[in-house]
Amino acid sequence: MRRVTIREVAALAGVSPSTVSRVLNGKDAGHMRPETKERVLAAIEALDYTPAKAARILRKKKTGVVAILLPDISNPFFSLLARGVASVAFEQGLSTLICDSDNSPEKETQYWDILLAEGVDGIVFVPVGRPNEAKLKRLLARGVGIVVADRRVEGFPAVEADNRGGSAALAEHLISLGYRRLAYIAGPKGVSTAEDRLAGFARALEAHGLTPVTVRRGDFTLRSGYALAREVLSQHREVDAIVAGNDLMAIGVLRAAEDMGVEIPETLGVAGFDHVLPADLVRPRLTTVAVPAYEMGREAMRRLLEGSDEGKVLPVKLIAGDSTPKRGGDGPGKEPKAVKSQGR
Amino acid sequence: MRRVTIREVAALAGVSPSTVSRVLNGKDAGHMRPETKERVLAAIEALDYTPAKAARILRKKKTGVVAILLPDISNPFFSLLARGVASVAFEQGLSTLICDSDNSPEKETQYWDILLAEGVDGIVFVPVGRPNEAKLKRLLARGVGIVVADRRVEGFPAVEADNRGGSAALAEHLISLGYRRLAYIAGPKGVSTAEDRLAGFARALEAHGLTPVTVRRGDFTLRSGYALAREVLSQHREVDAIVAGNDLMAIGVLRAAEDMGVEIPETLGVAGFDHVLPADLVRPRLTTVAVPAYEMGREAMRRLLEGSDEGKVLPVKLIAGDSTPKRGGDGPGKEPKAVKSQGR
DNA sequence: GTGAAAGCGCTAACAC
DNA sequence: GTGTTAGCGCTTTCAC
Repeated sequence: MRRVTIREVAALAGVSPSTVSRVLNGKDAGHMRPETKERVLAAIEALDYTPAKAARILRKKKTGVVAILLPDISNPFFSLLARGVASVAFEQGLSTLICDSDNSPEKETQYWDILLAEGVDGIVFVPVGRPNEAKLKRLLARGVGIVVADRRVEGFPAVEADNRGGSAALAEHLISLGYRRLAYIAGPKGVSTAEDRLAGFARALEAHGLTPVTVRRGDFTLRSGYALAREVLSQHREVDAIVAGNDLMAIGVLRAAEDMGVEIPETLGVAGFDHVLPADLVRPRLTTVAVPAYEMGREAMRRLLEGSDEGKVLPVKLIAGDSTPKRGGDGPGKEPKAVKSQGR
Repeated sequence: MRRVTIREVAALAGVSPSTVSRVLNGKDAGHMRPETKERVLAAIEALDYTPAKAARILRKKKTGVVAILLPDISNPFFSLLARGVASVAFEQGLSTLICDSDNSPEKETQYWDILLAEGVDGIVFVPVGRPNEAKLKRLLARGVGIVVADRRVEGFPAVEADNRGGSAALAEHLISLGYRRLAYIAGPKGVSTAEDRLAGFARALEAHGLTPVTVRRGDFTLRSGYALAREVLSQHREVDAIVAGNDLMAIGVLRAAEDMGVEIPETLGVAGFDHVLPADLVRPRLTTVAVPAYEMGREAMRRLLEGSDEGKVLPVKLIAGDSTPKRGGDGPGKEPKAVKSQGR
């Protein structure tokens, strides 16, 4: 019935509670007589002692729990990010609470309260949209560390990818391949990731005297990519490539094209952004921009631990896939099918 | 940075910490001046105070967390049971930790250690097989309440279903419908649920001078039901019904029959046990025995809270489905197809 | 190198 | 009805 305490261990080992505590916390580096330590260890073993977590937390004012609050754990990008966060936390002996706001700002706000009550030591935060500022301030006032990942939030350190640059590079790539009539399916308004990618894309086109045929707004889900691609394909038959704000939506584009009998990549080029899906999941292999999601998670967690308040922009990498072959009559060998299909 | 404490709330409200504590814990029933309570509430609100969980736990020697340790959360029976447990816990303001031992006695044993370290207040336990007694004793010695659910374990209170009676009733039902050459696919050896159902079944047959054509051992998964049904159907072509130890295995039987071109229910009757799947999940509707899984979870949790050390057997109910139609020539109307098929 | 003592923030007797 | 007091089990200065 009764719990074994540090005092009993100390008594059995013939030392003071402080000494036991030192052993427990690895604060015995060099300065402790090996035999003392051994006696303590033996006593712990003999009594089957487990330190009372609550007492520790109360004393240290740390729970040893960090959280990652994200919009959608079923999105592979976020799950990879979460794994990165958890890996660094684990290395530090911390537990990670994964909280899925389910793309709902309300749920997100609720989670702030829960996390506050749980007394988490820090939070890696991927906001749904514009987060509830009042709640954020409350957390900050409590001394909870917050690092934003993947997206930017005013006044918080953010670890993000070079979305603008990556998107511009992707656009350049498509133009160099001969694509001219490009449609863009962007992510949600107000999400920095989506805005940056759109902006980089538009800027690159502009530099070549081009403008997107059309720009639509999705929500980074496969479903929305599918729906918007159907719209684009039926309303703008001249489009020669659709660029999506992430890979999930790009896959939605592939599915829509398939269902509408549009051949990919012969008739329509498709590109995405993220490159976190298993390489062979879809065919043709998607042209995309690789974002280091796992490393982003790790970096965010590191900054949380350091208490750093500076952001970081991680480099991205263009991945040329089969979903955007060279277009137009200037290629070697036979006339690409793409040309035939322009009358679609 | 600093945490608001109960003292500050007390000071602002012009009362003592105990009074604040009383309000916090709802121990003000009747005996507290309403205006006092109101002042306290106002102070809590004003300071945005949240009680420190760790201090509470330390003082009360309760974590407010209970666990359910089960073999397979993907088994609908267990997930329903878990929901029952969690629902009662929630009503009492407790959190429920769901631990999946993944049908592995080793994992199960590991979980005992984890739960011990977590300091859970109680455990609803659905053992994989014969549990590790040494570990169980350790937990008990720590004063952790344990209630076994669905299965029996020597020396612990168990909430279970009337498996023996239900299974006997099922067998009686099949015999009354004209089935005579019955095969039985049982659950794992040493699991009381499996043994009781098999025993009830065999006893009922015996009472009619019958014996099972064959008895096999599965592990309550759809997969094992499938594999064993294939064996039975190829080795014992005379069987006119297969009874499985649970619905999941019964569905495996349906799939096996399907793949082998055996018509159900015309050629072969099939019955299961549990009745926790969505009613229309499979066709034909399965003859089975309804076990109140959710209520079983609730009852187990209630006993855990009461600290009761008595077990309980819950009643079950025979569900006559389409998977075991009346068999033989004595039915009204046209000759059942089943008769034709006896030559299989 | 190790011990003594002072709390972390809360609740539960026990006073009044 | 409400306040006072004494810890829950641990870590951490500060002595020695």
